[in-house]
Amino acid sequence: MKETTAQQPGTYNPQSIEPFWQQRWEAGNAFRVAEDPKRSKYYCLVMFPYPSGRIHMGHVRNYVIGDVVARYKSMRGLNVLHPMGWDAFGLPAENAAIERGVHPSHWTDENMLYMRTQLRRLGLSYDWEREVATCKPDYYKWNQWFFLKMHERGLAYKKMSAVNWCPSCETVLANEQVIDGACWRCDSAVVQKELSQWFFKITAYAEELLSGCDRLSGWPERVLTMQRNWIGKSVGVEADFPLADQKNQAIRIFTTRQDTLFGATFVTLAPEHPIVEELLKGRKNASEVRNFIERTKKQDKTVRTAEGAEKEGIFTGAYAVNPMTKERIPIWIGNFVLMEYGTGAIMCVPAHDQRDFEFAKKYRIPIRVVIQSASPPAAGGPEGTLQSEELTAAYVEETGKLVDSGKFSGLSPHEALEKIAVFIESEKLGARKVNYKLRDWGISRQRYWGTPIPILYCDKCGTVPVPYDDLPVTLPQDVPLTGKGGSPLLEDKTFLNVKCPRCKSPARRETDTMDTFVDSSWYFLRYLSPGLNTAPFDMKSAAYWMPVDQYIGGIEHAVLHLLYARFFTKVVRDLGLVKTNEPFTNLLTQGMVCMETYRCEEHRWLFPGEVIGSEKDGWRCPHCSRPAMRGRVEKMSKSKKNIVDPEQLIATYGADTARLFSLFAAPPEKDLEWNDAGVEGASRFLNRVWRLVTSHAGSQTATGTEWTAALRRVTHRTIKKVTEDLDKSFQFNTAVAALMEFYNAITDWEREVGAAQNGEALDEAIRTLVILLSPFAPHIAEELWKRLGHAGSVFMQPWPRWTEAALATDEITIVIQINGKLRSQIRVPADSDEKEIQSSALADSKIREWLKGQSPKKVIYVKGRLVNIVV
RNA sequence: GGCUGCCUGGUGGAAUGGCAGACACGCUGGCCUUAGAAGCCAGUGCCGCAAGGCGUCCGAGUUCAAAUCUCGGGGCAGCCA
Repeated sequence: MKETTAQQPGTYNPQSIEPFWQQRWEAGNAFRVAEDPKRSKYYCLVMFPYPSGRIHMGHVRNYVIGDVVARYKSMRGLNVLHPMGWDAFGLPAENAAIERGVHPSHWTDENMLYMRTQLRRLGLSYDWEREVATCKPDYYKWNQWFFLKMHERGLAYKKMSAVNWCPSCETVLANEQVIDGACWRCDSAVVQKELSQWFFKITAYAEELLSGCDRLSGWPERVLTMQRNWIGKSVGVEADFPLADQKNQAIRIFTTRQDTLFGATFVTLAPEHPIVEELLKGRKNASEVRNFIERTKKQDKTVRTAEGAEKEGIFTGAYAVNPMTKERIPIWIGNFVLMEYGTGAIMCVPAHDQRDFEFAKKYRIPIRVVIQSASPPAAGGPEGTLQSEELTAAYVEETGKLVDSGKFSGLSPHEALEKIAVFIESEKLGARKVNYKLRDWGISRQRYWGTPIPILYCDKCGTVPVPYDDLPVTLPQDVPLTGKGGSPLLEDKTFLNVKCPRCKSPARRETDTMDTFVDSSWYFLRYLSPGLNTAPFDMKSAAYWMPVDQYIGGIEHAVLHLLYARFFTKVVRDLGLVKTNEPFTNLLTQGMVCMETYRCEEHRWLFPGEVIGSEKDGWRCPHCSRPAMRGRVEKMSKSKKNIVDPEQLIATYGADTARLFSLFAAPPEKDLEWNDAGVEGASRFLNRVWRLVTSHAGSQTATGTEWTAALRRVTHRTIKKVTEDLDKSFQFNTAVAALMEFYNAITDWEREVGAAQNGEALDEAIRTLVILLSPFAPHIAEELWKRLGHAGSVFMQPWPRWTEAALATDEITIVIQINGKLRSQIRVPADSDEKEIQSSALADSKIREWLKGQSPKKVIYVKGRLVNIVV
């Protein structure tokens, strides 16, 4: 390509300048980076996409935000790493194979190829040399390597476990992939199934993952809250409730409210609790109880324990002894108790726990008040009058006094928590215990398109890890994919049947593949040395680049991906490979891209563009002319037809316009409502800038110093505003607004001053406008920079600095209020002191009129801003 | 039910104790044009001819001063149960 562009002078034509500059950047390796110990590094990471086929507006927003950050930090002199890759394993590839007979690897490769060109068209400053794709053996080999390292350390283990099973996807789902009892992908009802599964022991890091939240000051508070909730730490005691008829056996319960132990009037077991069968031996109602248990086990756990759900239970016929009161209390089985949490058994205190209260009322179990309400009572009437027989709800406040609690009566619940815990330990009734809601991470998937788990089962040696030298265990190519039954890998006999590496006798391979969240838990490390074939990443590179300075992605990953990545980082640290405790110093969670929806009763969802009519006259369906309902503004999705195709947008307006609008329309963390008219606005702005800059002839002799100072003031004010918006909290929308104001000010200035007065100040303004615009709209900025006569890239320019001297004015405006209401304004010399300003304020004619001779009670002066006169 | 966040013109949004509505969209009028598109200029929170009054979901409070801080209520969203 020649040095000139195909651009006609005069008109802004993004379709010709954008490809030109994209090729220039690529040919010049403009964004390739290497470690440079002499420079400060900045690792800017965006969440890599699943190669679904085409990019969508959510991707555009995500990657444009990342690109502005990367380009800006680079112009500030930092050595910026800005990589891109593909989260390339996953179900859609397999579904495409089932539906259309395309091999998943082929389908994925095609998608990556297409999406890569789409991303290039956005002008994103990636170092493509570092591209990774998680479905390639040179990547997933290291998933297997990490698995073996974790297996050695007991952090990867296998256990039988009731798992969530989606009958439609025919796969196991993690708890977090089940939303309201339904599959997160396809919405089918989830059922329970027992399978032998591989797990990562994330619970070993529960405490560190929790306490680490307190130090992640660069993360949004709501993400940290979600992670804390998810980890769900509770501090309490485990205590033994002996069986009434077999004193040598006991049921161990977990509670956080040991202060209410004296009020425990029954015990409830999870249906899966191992002691249940023993309790039922020889009882008349045993078969009835077994029926209940079978029925409950089929229910989804999140449904059966949901607060709104009906609490169901059945009496076993057996009794336990309350260790404090020595009373016989009945043992029940309840659907709301889970074997996975605590000990799978709870003590029930209906007077002081709402769930126990509802259960006791339903099944007529005694209720006993052991905490008497404090003053003023938040529930249950006047002070100290709670009556066990009259309660309408549990008293759950932690204020009040213990009653009917032996030697603990009279204590506050807070004191009792401690004293009863001490008592339990000294009497050997149990022990203090910390529990977490966080479960170990089940990584087994009965799917083809994922990382094979590097394990063999030998008849003689049992479970044998694949030797490191044999990695990677590669996915066989020709496996029939039908979408039915268990793992497709079971069908491939050459994959399945191998020799044991230890004893050479026949063995079979593990056929489960790994959850794709494993792939994304460490990809940010692979970018650092993507070609390395001796280790997952180079330790020296990691020491330079880690941690990620800025991570950018959707809020939907607040718990899953972000928690797993934190866990992996800690494991990798304990393997001695990195020094950082946390992978991501700062996190920006961008909002969703939304658009209005329309719906016709007969033809269902309609494309917003095809609807006929107007807001005033009502919308109508283009197919049947019946009224169309305007629905909510919702996240763009194919099913609701409220999508904008980025490719179409770029073809019409160019990438710079698409970039500018998605930055300008809303602050990054808020949802962005797409709006075609707003896109027009962004496009118009770039056209105006184009005309202003291309028609600027270059400096003439500078004259008129006060005009010069006025323009310089605007220029430097804009530098300051844009810089602070980018540094402070990535307020791209107000930064773009400042650039629009800057443009308006320059053209106003030109109109007033006239061409004869143009000079260095105008040159500076226009030069600065182009540089400040460049991270947001890089192509037009490069082209204009060249047309201004500069040789190199605008991105080689240092970010402009403002000088306080240029911001200074001779006069300032002071607002005058009377009783807090705006009444007048005065112009005063900038160096006036408070006395001078007060007397000019009181001397102002409008103010004198308002005061009508009243003398001010008090005068408040806010430096350089306002005077408030109180009368 | 609990926790967290949000609620500002016709619209997206700006202002984080100090001029409410920057910037943009939309709308109105004008210029240019054979006409249109584009572009340019002016106006645009509400009431009012004006002076002025009212106005940031509702109600109270703190303050010389509240969109901003506190309390109560309502609505929406997310997470947890």
